[in-house]
Amino acid sequence: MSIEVPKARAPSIRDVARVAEVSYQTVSRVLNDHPSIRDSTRARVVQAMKDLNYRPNRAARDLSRGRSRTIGVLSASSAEYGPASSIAAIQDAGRDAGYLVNIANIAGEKPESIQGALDHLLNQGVEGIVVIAPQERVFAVLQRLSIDVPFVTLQSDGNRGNRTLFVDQIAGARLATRHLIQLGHRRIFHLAGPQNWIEAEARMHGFLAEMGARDVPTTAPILGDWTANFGYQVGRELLRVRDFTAIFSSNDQMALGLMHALHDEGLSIPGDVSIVGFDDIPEAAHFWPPLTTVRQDFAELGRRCIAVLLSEIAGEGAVHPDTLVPELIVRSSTAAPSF
Amino acid sequence: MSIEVPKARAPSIRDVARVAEVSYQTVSRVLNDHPSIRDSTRARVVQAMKDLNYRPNRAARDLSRGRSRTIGVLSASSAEYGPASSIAAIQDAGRDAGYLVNIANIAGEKPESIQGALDHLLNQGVEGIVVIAPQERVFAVLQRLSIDVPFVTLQSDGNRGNRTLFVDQIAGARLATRHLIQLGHRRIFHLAGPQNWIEAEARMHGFLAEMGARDVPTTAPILGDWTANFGYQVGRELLRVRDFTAIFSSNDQMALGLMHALHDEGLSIPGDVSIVGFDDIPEAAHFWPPLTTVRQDFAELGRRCIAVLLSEIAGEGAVHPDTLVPELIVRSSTAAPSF
DNA sequence: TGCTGAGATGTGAGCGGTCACAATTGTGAT
DNA sequence: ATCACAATTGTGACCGCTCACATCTCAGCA
Repeated sequence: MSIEVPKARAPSIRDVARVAEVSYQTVSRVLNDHPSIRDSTRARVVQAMKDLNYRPNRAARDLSRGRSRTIGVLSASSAEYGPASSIAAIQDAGRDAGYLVNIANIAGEKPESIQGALDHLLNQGVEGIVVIAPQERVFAVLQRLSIDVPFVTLQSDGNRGNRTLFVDQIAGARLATRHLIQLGHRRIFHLAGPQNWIEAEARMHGFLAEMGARDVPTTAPILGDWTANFGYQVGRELLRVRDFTAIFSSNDQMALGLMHALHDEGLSIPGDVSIVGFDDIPEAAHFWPPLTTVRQDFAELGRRCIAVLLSEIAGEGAVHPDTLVPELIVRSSTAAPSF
Repeated sequence: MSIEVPKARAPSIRDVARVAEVSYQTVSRVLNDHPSIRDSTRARVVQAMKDLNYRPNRAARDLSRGRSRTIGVLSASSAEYGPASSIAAIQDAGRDAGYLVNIANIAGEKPESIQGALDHLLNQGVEGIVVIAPQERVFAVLQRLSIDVPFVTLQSDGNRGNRTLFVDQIAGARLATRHLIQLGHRRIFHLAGPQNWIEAEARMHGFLAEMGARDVPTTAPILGDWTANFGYQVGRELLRVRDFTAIFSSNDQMALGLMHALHDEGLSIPGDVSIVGFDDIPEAAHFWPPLTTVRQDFAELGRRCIAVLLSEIAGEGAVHPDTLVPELIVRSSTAAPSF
């Protein structure tokens, strides 16, 4: 003797169809704006949708179409400015293209974490993957799986065929290095990023290439971990010898730490030491002194990279990705060395 | 006369069932680890899954269960450190709980952008929403929709009932202000965040409350926009009068800009002016001088907030959210005023 | 040995869309 | 008025999974 409770479920196309007095297929056609629908019919359907507050069910559509309309992002350190900017851009572009963007963070360096994140994405049935953690290791895993899902990586050394979209890290690093050399510096250190990061490696190569091309002798780059803390520690170490007049840091955070250490020691920047960073995070313009650095457009990078990925998913053949050229921003942390 | 091409489709539970010589239902049971399955059977099924490289189809599961297992994040400025950290934590926690996290960025302040982002999420059938852009406007929109989807906000003034999880911004601001007062400062400026941000407002209230409680006369806070650039501009303005000995900035970026302006003018920090920030972004420890600031644990915030949201989705009643108490980190940008 | 009931497994239907195809209507040319 | 053909609309089946319910198996006990 229980009263029939109308089960509150979201309205489906059949509900809309009933209200609009058409078949569910017609509703479906309106949804996918099929060309041959009488205007009056369409109007009726649209009205019914509005009345019922109808929202198409994503799962149902995906199931019947056999697609997930999801793309995955494999990311490390996604709280940092660069990756975060790119991710936000990817997210927006994906949304515009009707894709859901699913981000999997990889924690730490352990391969099983990479594997886990990748598995997670694959389990979601992603149609493509953007790799923002361009560590060699990640590619090794991707390769090993020989996955059938297309993937694209943001930064790279350019040796990965045409699935690679990249900012020319080498050119950027050369820009920075050349700037120092042209100012007259000869004893220049390079504080590199983690060895296994493709970007870090590329910047290091750019540095070495430029130094070589100009016949400036080099010492081995120091391998850092991208953090300001590390830069600070290195700075303290370096100051024990003090046989340099300039340092090119492969990101702005480490440059900041470096400057901190120099200030601690009472040294003047750029009076005693010139510093160049990389990335141009928004804060860099307000460091003390304002940091000379190399700017990359992270958002644009994200946008382009998703364009490449989507075209690849659509099977339109590889859009040949342009290379984005980074730009040297000269501020006040560099000057000619004082002799 | 065409040769039958085996249509390459992902294996389904029926394929697995065939290989394991069980019914598809049994496979489904293994998938959902139903208790009553003979071990030997389970093993056979698991093996078959492995052999076929079977991955469950998310859309199908969601469709039949009538759920989306998706939660949405409404976010502004998601490239900044704080939000980005929280989002990453949310993402991870969501993933652990089997949820997909969909982030919708709202661009600019226009209401239609907020509406658009919210619509996007609703169209995805999200089961809950986390709001990271705690601008009054957003809540207005949420309220107006009177949506049936539970939502939680990260930062708030605490007046939004029990759906609110927050860092006690007021306490944090009071901490910072008290620190300055106790050092002996009496002419203290406050550089606030955008008026329509709930957090900014809360910090401002905290500042005013503490000043009032200690009988220190105040001037009207300056309303900023969170950026270092703004801080710099304000700094330049302020220096024209120079009738203060300390500034409490409601985030670290603006504090940085402020310090930049002071340095430009040849002033010493904290010799001439003390500065306190808010957030403790990782760079703050390496600003020059290292910034005294108020630390909030963004990641923990994200984690807790999703816990609240998930429990609400599960209908387990509101987990009463604890208040996270921020911590004052004293570094070198503050000292007693010099008279 | 037969009965009972829990444990283990199988069958049919349906979730909300889309696809392929069929059926109906309308239109201009004859 | 008639017919061919396009425009418009409708019907059945299916996507891969879960639910509800039925069936089967077998250990434990009378």
